[in-house]
Amino acid sequence: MKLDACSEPEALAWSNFQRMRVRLIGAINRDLTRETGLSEADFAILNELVHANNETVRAMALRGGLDWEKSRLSHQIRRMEERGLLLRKPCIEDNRGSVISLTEEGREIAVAAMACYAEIVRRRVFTYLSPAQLAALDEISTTLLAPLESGPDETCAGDCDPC
Amino acid sequence: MKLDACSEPEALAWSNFQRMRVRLIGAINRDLTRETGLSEADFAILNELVHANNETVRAMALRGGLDWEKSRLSHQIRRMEERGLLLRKPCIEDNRGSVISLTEEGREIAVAAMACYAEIVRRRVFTYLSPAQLAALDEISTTLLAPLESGPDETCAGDCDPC
DNA sequence: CCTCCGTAGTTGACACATCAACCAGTCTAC
DNA sequence: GTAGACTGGTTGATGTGTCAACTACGGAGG
Repeated sequence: MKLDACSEPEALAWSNFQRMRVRLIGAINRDLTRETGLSEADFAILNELVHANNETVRAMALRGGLDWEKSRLSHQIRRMEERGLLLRKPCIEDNRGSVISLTEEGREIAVAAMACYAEIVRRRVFTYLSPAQLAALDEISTTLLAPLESGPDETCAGDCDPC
Repeated sequence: MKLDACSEPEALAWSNFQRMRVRLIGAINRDLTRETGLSEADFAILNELVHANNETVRAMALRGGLDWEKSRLSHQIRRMEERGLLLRKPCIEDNRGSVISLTEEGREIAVAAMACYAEIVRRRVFTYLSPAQLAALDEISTTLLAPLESGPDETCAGDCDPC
C-alpha cells in the first residue's frame, strides 16, 4: 500500500505496518488452526468465555468485547454449539437475551489452545522485540485505540466527498 | 486475549495490540467500503496494479506481494473482471500464466480510492501518532516482518506437541 | 523424444462474514 | 395499559475465503 497522497515517512511506515500485519496475523492464525483446529474466531470466543466469571457470558457482552456484527456472533455461536464447545441458554434477567457458557469439552480445548497460542506468539513476536519495542507497541496501541473505543463513531467523518 | 502463559508485560502488550488491530483495521475497512464501494481485497489488488509497470502484473507476482492463496486470488480476479475493473490475458512468455491489467474504469476508481484511503488513514492513524511513535512502529514492523519474509517457513516449528 | 516432477492457474464444494428482514421482549410516554 | 420506539437475537440470501482436486504447461534427466 503506497499512500502517495501522504508525505513520505507516514506512507512508508503505514505500508510497512500493513504488510507486517497481513503476514504476521496470517502466519499466527495458520499456526493456530494447524495446531489446535480452531479458527481465530473460535479462539476469540473461547478466550472470552474462559476469562469470564463462572465461564458464562451474555451474548451481548461478547459482541461488545469482540467488535463483531450481531449476526456473525449468532452464526458463530450456533456452529460452536453444534460442535459441542459451548451451550446457549435463555437469560433470566432479560428474556430477549441469551447466555453462553463453556461445556467441559470446550473448556479443555480452550485451555490447551491458550497455551498453544501463547507459544506461537512468543515464537513469532516476543522473540524478536526488545523490551523498549514492546513498550512502544503497547503505547501506540493504546493511543490508536482510544478514539475508536470512545467515539460511537462509525458516522462518516466525511471530508472525503469526491470519492 | 490474555495469554496467561506469558509473563505479564508481553501478555498485556499483545492483548492491547490485538484489540487495536481488530478495531482499527475494521474501522478503516468499513470507511473504505462505505466511501468507495471497494473491499480491502479489491483495494489491495487495484493498488498493486496502479503501482505496476504499465499497470500490468503477472498473477503470480500479485500472489507473492499479497500473501494470498492462489485460489483466493483466482476468485477475486474473476469477480473483479466481471465488474469491469480489470482484464485477464494469457501470458506470452509462459503459457501457463495469466497477466492482469487495469481497465480504464478500474484505473479511475483505483486512483480515487487511493486518495480516499490516504485520507482515512490520516484521520484514524497519523493524527494520533507522534513522529517518534511513527518511527517506532516502522521499526517494529520491519523487525517482525524479517523472519516472515525470509523463511519459506509455514512448516510446523512444532515444539507445541501437547496441543 | 518421453517420462516425471514441479509450477501457474482454475474449479467446485464447503465454511465463514455480511446484510437486510424479521421476531420477541423491554422501555417510555401518554 | 397500551402505542411506538428500541434492543437482543435469529434467520436466510448472498458475497468472500479455504481446501482439495484438477488441467495445462515447463523443465530436467534419461
